[in-house]
Amino acid sequence: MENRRIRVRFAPSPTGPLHMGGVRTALYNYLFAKQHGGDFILRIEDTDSQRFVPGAEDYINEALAWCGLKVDEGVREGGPHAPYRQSERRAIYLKYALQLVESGSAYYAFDTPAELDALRAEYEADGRTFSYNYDVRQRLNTSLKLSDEEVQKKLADGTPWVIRFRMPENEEIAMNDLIRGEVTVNSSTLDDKVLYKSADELPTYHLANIVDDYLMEITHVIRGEEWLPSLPLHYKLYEAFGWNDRRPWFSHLPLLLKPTGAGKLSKRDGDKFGFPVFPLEWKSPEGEVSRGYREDGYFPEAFVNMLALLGWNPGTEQEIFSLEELVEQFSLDRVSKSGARFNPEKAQWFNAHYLRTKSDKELAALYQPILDAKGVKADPATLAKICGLIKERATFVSDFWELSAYFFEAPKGYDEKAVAKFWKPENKERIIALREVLAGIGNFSVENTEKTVHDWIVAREYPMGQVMNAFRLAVVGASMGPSMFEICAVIGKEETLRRIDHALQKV
RNA sequence: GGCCCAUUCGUCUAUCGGUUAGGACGCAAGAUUUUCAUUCUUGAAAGAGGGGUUCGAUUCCCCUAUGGGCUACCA
Repeated sequence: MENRRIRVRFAPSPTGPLHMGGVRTALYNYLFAKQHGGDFILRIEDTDSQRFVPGAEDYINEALAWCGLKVDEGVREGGPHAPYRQSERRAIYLKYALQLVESGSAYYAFDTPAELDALRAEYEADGRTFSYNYDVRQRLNTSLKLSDEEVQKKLADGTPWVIRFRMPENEEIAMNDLIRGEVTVNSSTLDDKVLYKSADELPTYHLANIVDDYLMEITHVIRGEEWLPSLPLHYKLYEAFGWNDRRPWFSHLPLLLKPTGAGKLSKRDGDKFGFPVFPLEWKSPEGEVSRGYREDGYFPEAFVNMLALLGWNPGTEQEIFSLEELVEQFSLDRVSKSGARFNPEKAQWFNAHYLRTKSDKELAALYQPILDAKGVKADPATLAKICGLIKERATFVSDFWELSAYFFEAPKGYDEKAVAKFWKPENKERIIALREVLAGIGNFSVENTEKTVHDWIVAREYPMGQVMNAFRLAVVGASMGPSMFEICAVIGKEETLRRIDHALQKV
């Protein structure tokens, strides 16, 4: 076991888009695998024919790709254990289910769902809890009670059946979880889970999962905490198959909780909390659209960084991590045990941080389509310059227009508060004078205008703040933005003078 | 109801028996700045409750409470 190559799998079922909790599970799997030089496998667990959602599998692939989580083996990538879609592996599972029946670890059950529902209702009416377990299985329609002839007859005449695991009575099952330590459960509290159903000739999660993890040589199972209750069953399955020496290590991750109210984050939460729960936008087959982090303007590195820290920390005060750094520093024993509520404001902070690390040129390329949509023209060099001037004020690229519109068009109005504060008669006079100073400057570079205007204000002994703010109001229309001389250099002398004239006339 | 897991500032978290309980986001104040923002400084803000164990518990154990998960021929 210790010498085996580390292999982990992310095994979602394609019942809809992946939500951020699922992405985090995938991320932790990926980080663990890469840190140990191992393999990250994507297996699609589509054994529930009822819940299949078209497009979900493509979504999963695209979401992982957007996050930069490269899959080593999977449906698209192929690999030595193909196929990686469980519905295409159906021929494999029956053999293993039968093997358990043969060895006495499992049995045929012929009860119909309707019969079981009725039985449950009966128990409930009595105030008892129904559990398909060691106690009741003897009284139900199973191969344990029926004679061999009766069983063979039912199988032959096509009576629907399922194979159930025969959970032993009163056995302490001690399990080990890399995050939680030892967990013990008494088998009497467990029921006989269905492993295989004749109706659709497919295994249930439990069987398919164990068989595939075994066949695919998975060494570590890292999954959500919702699976912890089925861990004893999985332990017993490994034992029943005689695979104990190949049983993987298990880690159950804490759940991501809804930001308000109760419960774990779910796919159905869509975007009702005012922030996305999905990495990418999702259009359901019914046409319903849910927001995605990508479409909301998040950088994948910000999303991944934020997600990594939701349930894990390095034990140092470092908070900014590239994917490579995460691979280096991640460890399962520093994953926390309790559920985490996601904080959208922190996610924005991460995005603002990553936005500032982008070059002006990169940001210009991202901004360009927004300008194109508005029909605004700008040359690449100027655009990069503008991006550099405003990026410290933005959280998303989508904030750029609001922060920089005045570079492209004259103000459409003037902020009332700023007018009241700075557009006083004496300032207006000063702006008239300033206009002439500016008109006299030949080269409208930042250095030139700054020196000339500063010297002029100082020489006249004008209050710097009053003059500069009135100047800003005339050119920008509000009290915002970078240095006035930077702005003037971008829009040019002619436009600067035109805006001053307009302001003097209109305000 | 039963079984399992968890519980430190509003949120994410550090602490592996002895700390002024640390950091981050957010919030507030101040400094810088021609404005806004950035940046910097400072501040408010936490061990669910009760029992043990111990010279000493946030830390170990038990109980209670609370939160969460599971309890399908779903995953």
